[in-house]
Amino acid sequence: MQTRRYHHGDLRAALLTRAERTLREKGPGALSLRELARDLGVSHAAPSRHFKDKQALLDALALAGFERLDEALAGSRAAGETFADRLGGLVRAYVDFALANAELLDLMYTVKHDPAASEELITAAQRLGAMAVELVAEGQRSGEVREGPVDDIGMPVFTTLHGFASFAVSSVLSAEEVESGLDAVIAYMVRGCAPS
Amino acid sequence: MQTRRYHHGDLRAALLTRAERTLREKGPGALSLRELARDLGVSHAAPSRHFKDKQALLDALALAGFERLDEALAGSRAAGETFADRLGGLVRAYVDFALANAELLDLMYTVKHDPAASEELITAAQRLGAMAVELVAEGQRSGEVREGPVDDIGMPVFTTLHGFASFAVSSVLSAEEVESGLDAVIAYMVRGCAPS
DNA sequence: ACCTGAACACCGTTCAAGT
DNA sequence: ACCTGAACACCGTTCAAGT
Repeated sequence: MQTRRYHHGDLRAALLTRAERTLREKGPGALSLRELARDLGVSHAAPSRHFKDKQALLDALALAGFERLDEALAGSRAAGETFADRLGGLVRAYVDFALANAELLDLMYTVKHDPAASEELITAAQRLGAMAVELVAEGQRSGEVREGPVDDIGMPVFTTLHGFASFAVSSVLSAEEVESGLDAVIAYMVRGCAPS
Repeated sequence: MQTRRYHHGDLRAALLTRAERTLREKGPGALSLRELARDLGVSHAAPSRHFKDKQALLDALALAGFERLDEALAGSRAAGETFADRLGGLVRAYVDFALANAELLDLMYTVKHDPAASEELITAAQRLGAMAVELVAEGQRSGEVREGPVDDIGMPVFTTLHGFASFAVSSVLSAEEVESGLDAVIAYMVRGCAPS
């Protein structure tokens, strides 16, 4: 029998860690503040000191997800000689994150009904998009990407990236189809539909 | 004071209609079986005759959404002389549906934690993808789309379509950015990133 | 066949009170 | 500053009973 510990300031972090574990193992429907509190050995009212309501905890979880995805994508950009290689690395990293964090990615992009509250999350997503735009800008400088407003190419690239990962997450594409489709997606991002 | 009506078999339909309205007006968090029953003037236990649990109602709602999106996309395919025109019509129709049914589209692609239960929904999404693949196949026959396995081009096209709509729905792109970005997305789907 | 009413075991949120 | 315990108004689900 352990004495009741005070969570000396780390309850907030403990709630987030535990919440992500529950999200992964039991799905978003099973996420309850009271159960979280029970799991961590605090009273059911304790979480409210750190998150004003359940949505605030979900938002914090989503934001942490964006930060980790950001790091994963930034790390993927070093490798690759050509534009297509670097693009492939970005897609690979995004898809890997999606497969390893399906429920979390879903949460990150879930429609919040209060638009003001999710401003921070939208900014985080746009920061991700900026990485795709930056990659395209590099490609333009090296002549591997066609001329034109960089957003006109970078935004659709990010869109394809996200759509592919989203289909992986929602099982529209099976894990095998994701693996075998990766090269086709990259080729399409580079060449589009049109004949050479 | 109206006498308590029996819903002579249409309670199921009434629940779905009302649920979609609540989803649209108050968001998914506000969707409660008990409130739905109250709104329709039946006891809180009545819905269980028609949906075994809340998830079953959500699944039925999502499935109805796929059917309507299916019709909207099928209707969009008549118009357009060139491949690019028909592709544009498809994107336009998908985006219009997304903007008009944001919460519903989100629900349609939300990760279900029970993979078996959502088999029907996955099939519905794949039927949508088949429309993109068919469009690409037509383009190949007319020589407007490059050679190669049709899925290698059709799947990424559907991916871009969905990713763009998904960003519209989750406010990563504002309504204005969606409008002004449409042409860029279509051009990218046709030409990709590479120089001509 | 379809619905009611009561019951059960949960929720999220708030707030005085404790340490 | 941080947490507890009780209270409130809700849930989803089940099941005997009614029509």
